[in-house]
Amino acid sequence: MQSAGLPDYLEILNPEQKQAVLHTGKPLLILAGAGSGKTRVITTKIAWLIREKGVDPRSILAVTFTNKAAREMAERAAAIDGRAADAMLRTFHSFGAWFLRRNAVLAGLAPGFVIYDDDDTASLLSTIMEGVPRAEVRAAARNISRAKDYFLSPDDPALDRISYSKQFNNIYRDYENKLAAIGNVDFGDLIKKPVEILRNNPDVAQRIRGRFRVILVDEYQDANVAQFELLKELCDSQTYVCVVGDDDQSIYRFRGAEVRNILQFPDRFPGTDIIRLERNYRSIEPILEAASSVVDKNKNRLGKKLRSERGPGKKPVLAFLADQDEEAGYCADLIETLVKKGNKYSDWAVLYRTNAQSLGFETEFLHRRIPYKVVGSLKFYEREEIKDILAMLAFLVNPRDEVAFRRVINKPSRGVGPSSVERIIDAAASNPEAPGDLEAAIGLVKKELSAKAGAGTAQFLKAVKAGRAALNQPDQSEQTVLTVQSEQSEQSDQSDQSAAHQDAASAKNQEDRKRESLRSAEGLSRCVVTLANQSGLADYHLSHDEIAGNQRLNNLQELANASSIYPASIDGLLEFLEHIELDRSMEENSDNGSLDTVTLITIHNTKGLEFRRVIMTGVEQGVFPREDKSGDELEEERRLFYVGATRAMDELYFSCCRMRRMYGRTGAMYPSVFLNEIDRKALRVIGKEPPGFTKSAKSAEGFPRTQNRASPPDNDQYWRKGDTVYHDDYGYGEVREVRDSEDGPVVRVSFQNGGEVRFLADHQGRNFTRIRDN
DNA sequence: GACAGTGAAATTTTT
DNA sequence: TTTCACTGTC
Repeated sequence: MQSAGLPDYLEILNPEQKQAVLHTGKPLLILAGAGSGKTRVITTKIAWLIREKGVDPRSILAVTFTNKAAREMAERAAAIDGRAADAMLRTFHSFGAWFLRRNAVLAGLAPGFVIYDDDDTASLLSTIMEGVPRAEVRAAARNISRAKDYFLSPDDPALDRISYSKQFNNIYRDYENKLAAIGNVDFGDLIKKPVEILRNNPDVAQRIRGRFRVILVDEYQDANVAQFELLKELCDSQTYVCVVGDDDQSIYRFRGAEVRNILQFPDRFPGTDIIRLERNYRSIEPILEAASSVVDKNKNRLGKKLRSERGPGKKPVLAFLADQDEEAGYCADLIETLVKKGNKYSDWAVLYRTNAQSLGFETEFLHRRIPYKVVGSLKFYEREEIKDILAMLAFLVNPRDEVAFRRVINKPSRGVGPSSVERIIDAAASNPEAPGDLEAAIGLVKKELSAKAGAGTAQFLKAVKAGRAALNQPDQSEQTVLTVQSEQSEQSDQSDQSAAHQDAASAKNQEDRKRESLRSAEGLSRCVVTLANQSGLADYHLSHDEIAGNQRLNNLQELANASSIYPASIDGLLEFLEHIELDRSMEENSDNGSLDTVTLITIHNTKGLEFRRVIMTGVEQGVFPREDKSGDELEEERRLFYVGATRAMDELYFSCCRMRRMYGRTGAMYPSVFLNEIDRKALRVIGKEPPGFTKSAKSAEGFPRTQNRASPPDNDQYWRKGDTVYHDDYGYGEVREVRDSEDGPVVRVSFQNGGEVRFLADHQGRNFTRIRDN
């Protein structure tokens, strides 16, 4: 094990990495380029501290940005030294929730507080902003969230940098008051409130500083102001602080991330040492070159030079394509071709700027039987039926939860109309016995309600109480059964069907054509199932599923299953709800990491990931960068480009369409300015650059709108004798002749299989993919 | 309170 | 093109 001086797990590090791991005594800022092994450094450092420095694992706190990263870090650290499992590795938000749970009373929160997501936040806000259009409420909700990112309270004068509206302060204040009355928190509170507690309670601060002696922060470039404040509050002069980040990969400015946090870290933590990790172990040289040449154009950066340890290789490919259908086909072709040669689907990732773009790929891949998974768009927990049950659960632990109450009191309809709802809420507000307690208020106003509403509220309460009862009685209780009807289920319901998913589902459905009962396993699922049944939501969805062919009851069943691993207690329930709010990736449910599928993913979501082959799609002006971007925001888009491109290990492709359907309209597109920032010689170009590309793309900002007015591709220029083309049905061929006619150019192509076709470029031309220029 | 018909808006990116 | 909020009818 211990060969020459240093243990093996340190010997494999390069000099800078080693230096970073062995560093002690002062604050440390690690500037880690993409693929430079920063996770290895952090995990090794944790293990080394425990092993060689005798640091108590429980006194180590490592904060990451995503749950995935936290899990990976925990795994890798524990792999080096098992004791690392006792260190605390969490996301900022999950750490905040952990802290608040232990100090709920100090924060004036309900002991069983629940975390509101953006949706709930907007719902709450709409009770304050009555009669205001939904979009406006959402905008205000976003601004409140931003204010909290910047650690601004309703009375802070600096709020005007968030919103110019004078009323905003009042809206924000009212919102805060109402949220406080309910006793719940939103996402921003998970950071902001802990800071406030630590500042107002020196004893609490002292205790937690005494506990965590080592604090490591990953992805530091994406920390916002509030998170920075939290970090400061957690540290005393003896705390060892180490932050790792890359200013070139800061892509969450829109969410309050402050690059300044990283640029000014040495000022805020005096005596900071800086170590740079600039050796990239992930990508071949040409990929790094292309990525770097784009981000180099940014003015606002520390500047660093990434060197590839892997050396030369294939140039990135730039493919000009007709439209998004061809783009999807092109991706499928690439993937299929290489898979036939023995590569894995999981080598591939298709990247796009916005989630909406995934649809075309999903359709095409489904068609061509290419297995894929869509990362991040799994909106399971945002589904109506799921949110309904979650609201029931939230109300069960906190009967002051007005948002949850409004959501489910009359669902399915039990004759409790708006006037009854308001009456109950008013009664709760003016009830000195139990302020805000809606459950108690129902009892108070029961006599004033209509017979129907009275019966409805009674039924609702009965369901809540039954759910609560299911929490308290220990195991072997009545068997809870959720009735499930699975008719032949088309893919009618939303977007979560990956190919693999579907196959499994349809196979299963053939087995159980008719009515079948699934029972709740155990634990918390008894409570979930009880609520679903007693509230009438299960029946409601059952009958609707029959009509609409949805799978809502199945989704409920899935939620119940997910809950079964939690204990049937209030604490178990809180844990379950918290887990759902903070980590919606459902990673552990689909932990088929072994599954061989292509990854469809937004560029933002790729942070921290790597793939052998990456296709960045939609690299067009208006899509990426988005049309409205300029200045700082354009720089952020550039960093995003950099992040996406540096995910690729072996091969990188850019695809750029001449036409794209948006909002049901087809419009001409221009190539992204970013493509022009890469030396054309550093790329292998496939297909024809649209005419005027270089000229038009050079005017980076103030670029002409892409939607209207752009001229269609010039077919005379576009189709040239000798070009190689590809057609889905006929395969590869060569352009033999281009002739003019009154309907535009006529192109003659002869295919490798011997066939020959003639077509009008303006019409059928879109069915062909150009493979190589003559 | 359910439902069909309408018209307008929609696409950032996420803990 | 799709989706969603709003309106008027039953």
